[in-house]
Amino acid sequence: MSSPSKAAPARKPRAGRPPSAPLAATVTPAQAHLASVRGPLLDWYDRNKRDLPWRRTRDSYAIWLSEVMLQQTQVSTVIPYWERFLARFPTARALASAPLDDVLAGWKGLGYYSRARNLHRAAQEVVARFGGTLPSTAAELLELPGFGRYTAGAVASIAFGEEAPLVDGNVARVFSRIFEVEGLPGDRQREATLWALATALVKGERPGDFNQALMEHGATTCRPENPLCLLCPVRGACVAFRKGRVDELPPAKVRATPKKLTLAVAVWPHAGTLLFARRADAGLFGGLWELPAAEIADDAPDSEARARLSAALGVDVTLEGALGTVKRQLTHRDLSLRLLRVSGPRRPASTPAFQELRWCAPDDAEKLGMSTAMQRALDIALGAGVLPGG
DNA sequence: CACGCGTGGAC
DNA sequence: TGTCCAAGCGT
Repeated sequence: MSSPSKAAPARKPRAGRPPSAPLAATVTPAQAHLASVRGPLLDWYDRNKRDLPWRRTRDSYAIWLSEVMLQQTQVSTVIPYWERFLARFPTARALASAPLDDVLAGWKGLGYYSRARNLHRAAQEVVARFGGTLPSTAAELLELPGFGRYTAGAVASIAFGEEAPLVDGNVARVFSRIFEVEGLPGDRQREATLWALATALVKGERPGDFNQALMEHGATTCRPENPLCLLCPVRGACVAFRKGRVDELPPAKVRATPKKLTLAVAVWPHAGTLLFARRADAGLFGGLWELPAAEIADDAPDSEARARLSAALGVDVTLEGALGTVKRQLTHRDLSLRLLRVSGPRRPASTPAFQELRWCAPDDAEKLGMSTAMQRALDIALGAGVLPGG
């Protein structure tokens, strides 16, 4: 439970006015600008924060889990995952002792699966080195897998009350506008300025709530498009608002065009099961299960797809028919899965191309960690009736 | 430092 | 339908 507000809401000076008299002697205009932001934002947060499930707990593990899931992922997507995952792995110790396959299955559909692998490894380290409880400082947290500067600051401040700064996409946008920070995302000078601002501002009462106030403000009011400046608690301090530059700060990041990736996917039924393979740990969908897949040229004929799958499986498979194509847009990949029903002279148990092969009935496949793209491919294959009674 | 890494929501 | 993008991290 978040601590109730005890802070008297600070009065913000009106836009363009010098700092008030009691501060003027020892406080620079820059410091006064900072002070005019902290109090109003914290006060606004107390009145307007959303009732999110991880704001109802003080369990550092639960808060940690929320921060990892929220990386590059929207709140509404995370909520059901967080609740299910926490019910299944209620403590760091429970998570640490679970098989990685179970952890990846719990992450199924959430994306960026290395987060789950790092979370699992970090839980094991926490058990081995810290008796199952997270260390309480950002500096220590930063040593654990999956903790970068942001997540270390978030967990240290929110779960442990450390005056640890954080900068995420929201905070970068909020600061860029209020303090007119120039530069493209990734620019070294820009990042340094943002972190310096975060470091200065977090000092004071309730650092965790203040950090959340910054992010909440960015997510709901100081939005990328159509920001709600008329409802903004720090409008009077916002340089971009005063100068009419809200829409141009921060500059949008330049995105690379997604590369095309086409995979031939083997749908190989046998005795009520299909053949599954586990992908390599690194790279796209690392460590997840799939219907065995091999990269092909986008315009490759089925004969070439058959050859690629035969090589990957170490068995000369026969093409029994095409079942369609699954197309998915990833951030940096334009993914096509060409589903090919195959059969073979024998059933492979292991191959060089895959870490592990397994024949699974549909019910067992439910429990495997799998990407959404592959889940869709599986649904299509089953819908096409490749298994009797399926 | 640039790139690889997923997904679903918003418009 | 297309496009952008959201509470980043690892290499």
